[in-house]
Amino acid sequence: MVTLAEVAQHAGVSASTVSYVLSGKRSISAGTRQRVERSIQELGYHPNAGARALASSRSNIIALMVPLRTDMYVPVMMEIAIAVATNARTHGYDVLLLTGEEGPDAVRRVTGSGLADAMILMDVELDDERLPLLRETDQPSVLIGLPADTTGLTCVDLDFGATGALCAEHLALLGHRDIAVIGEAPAVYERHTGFAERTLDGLRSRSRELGLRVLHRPCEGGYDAMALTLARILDERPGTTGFVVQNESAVEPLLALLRREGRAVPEDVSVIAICPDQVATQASVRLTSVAIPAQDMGRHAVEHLIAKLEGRDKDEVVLIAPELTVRASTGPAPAAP
Amino acid sequence: MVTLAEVAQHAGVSASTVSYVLSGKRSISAGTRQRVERSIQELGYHPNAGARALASSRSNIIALMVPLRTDMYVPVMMEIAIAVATNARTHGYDVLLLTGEEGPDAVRRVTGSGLADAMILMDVELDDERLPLLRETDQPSVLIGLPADTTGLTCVDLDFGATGALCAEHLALLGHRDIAVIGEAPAVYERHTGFAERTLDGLRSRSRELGLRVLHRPCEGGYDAMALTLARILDERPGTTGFVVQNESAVEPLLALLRREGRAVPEDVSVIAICPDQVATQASVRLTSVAIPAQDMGRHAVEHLIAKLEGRDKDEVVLIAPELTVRASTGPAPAAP
DNA sequence: ATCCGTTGTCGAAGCGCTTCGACAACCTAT
DNA sequence: ATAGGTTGTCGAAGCGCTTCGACAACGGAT
Repeated sequence: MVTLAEVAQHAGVSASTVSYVLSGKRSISAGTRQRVERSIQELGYHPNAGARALASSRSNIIALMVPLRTDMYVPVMMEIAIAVATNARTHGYDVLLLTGEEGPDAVRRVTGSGLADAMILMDVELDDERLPLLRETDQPSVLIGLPADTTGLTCVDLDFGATGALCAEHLALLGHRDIAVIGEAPAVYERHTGFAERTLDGLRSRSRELGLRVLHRPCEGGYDAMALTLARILDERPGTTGFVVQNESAVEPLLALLRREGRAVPEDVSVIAICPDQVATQASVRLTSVAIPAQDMGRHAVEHLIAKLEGRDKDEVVLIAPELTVRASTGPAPAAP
Repeated sequence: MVTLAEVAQHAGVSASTVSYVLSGKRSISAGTRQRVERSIQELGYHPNAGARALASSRSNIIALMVPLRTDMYVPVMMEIAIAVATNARTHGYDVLLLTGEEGPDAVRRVTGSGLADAMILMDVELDDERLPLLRETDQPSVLIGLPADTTGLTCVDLDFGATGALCAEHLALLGHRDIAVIGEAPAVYERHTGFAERTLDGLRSRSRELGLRVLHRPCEGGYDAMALTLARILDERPGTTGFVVQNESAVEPLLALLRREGRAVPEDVSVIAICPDQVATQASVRLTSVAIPAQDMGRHAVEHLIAKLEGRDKDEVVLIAPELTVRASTGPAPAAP
């Protein structure tokens, strides 16, 4: 293991000089800098992370808390996690992966031990028990998701309210009048993760303005659950011609069931999905969709966190504007019979 | 920030005593231990990670390199990552998330800086460029996946050879004679990740013994690609009655296409998928499948790594035995016309 | 009573780095 | 020629912990 001192000796300078070459916190003559850099190269020197953390009280690590559950939107979570890791690296940070298992204790542990300089929390619940802790430490943090009370917090999320509104507008514009929302599993609503409710609120209020009738049904996903849900919807509102699906695992079942029912997409009914682009393009019908911008969310989270670490930037809520991509699953409402 | 020294003072003992209470490396009288533990509680002490790492030259961190790609088996990757993180915690380790982006440099950086005590590499290629580095450092590591040359390495993977054989046996037992393998995208084969080839080898050699005829076709996944692939298979071998699918995103398209062709599953054709259980149970037909045991893989990887860190355990290749679960997509081959 | 082996505690060194103040050496303005 | 300001480098302190050797205190064996 090569140390700073060895590099210093090899380059014929003092340890502090090497340190300043590395950090750039004091000016160094071009000659000295080059000699030091050559020595670093030749010896294959890597600064020791622990020593650095101890001396500077900064670990250059960002903690990322991911949900333990793997029941929902896993690819999105993964994409966010990878985006966080990649973006963090470009700012010189590494990412520590924490699962939700430890719960609030993980926040205490990481904050207390100086393991990480900052945290990113995913899958935030409306009344998340980690939030009080976060507020009382001075550890910078960013949430991905939106709790009920955002005072003193920085949050990044897709604007699900606007997403719902966008779906309503698109269907209204095509002449649909009766639409159904197929939502996440009931467990998701009970967990109060917020995004599902916000989508629904946005969709409902815009629908009211546009004169759309909305029926909302949570759905477990999978074929059997979807079959039941669809039957109930069509039973209650036979005239339903527009569907908004916010549940990855209900998308394909819905399409299959509509096909089986003899309802053509998009001739008889239109379907909008709220899902990653990959799902929308790989489905059996190329789906009109509002994408979940996982990459953007990860990037924004990191950038705001870095800003906070550097003392710029104050708390704020960043809502990413939704974008609706029209594909082959939506079309004009059929003429009333 | 509470320090060891403060705890020591509060408890009326020396710093080293507190340290020994924490580590248990020397015997401490019951009374002293209790006083120290109370002080720790009262002051809310958390050992400083950097100082600890510096003094002990052990960071208690395991680095996990995940692939940057999100084009394949993402849920599996995520599940493994989470299993790794969870299991690592039970052994007192945290997990550092590295993406493949840095490539071999990440190995150098982590090893050199003492950031992590050990590494787990996912998505290992047959001739992975990170392997030489791994072999020449004394950093303990475990691969998830199997490279061409495993000397001096510890690897954990599903036994894909046995998986292939198992599929062949199941279909043969049901009386099928002509079977087709729908594989991963050509890119996966070109990348030489190995698992796809191993499955095929296992399946082919067992098929030879059992008198099965095998046709193998890579497939991009998605409806269009699958339609083309299926058409080619049925054109070339109209008598094909068994399918083995090793490609998550081809499963549902295949089922839909078979339905459209009027071939009933499992009456006319049988389908076995090699995929996570969740996919198998949520598909439009409950699929007979060989599960990809993500949890087990993560757990094994961590346990072997810990064993190596503690000086037990030598290098070895751990192949997890595949398990075939019979569901509703396989049945007796139809009587020959 | 003496010696030896345990057991429990302490002091001090040191892990490899950052950072502060000090200070030559030089340049520029008087 | 001198004062004052830069610029580049160094030495030393110290971050909070682990760990080694030392050693008092005590018990049991002789």
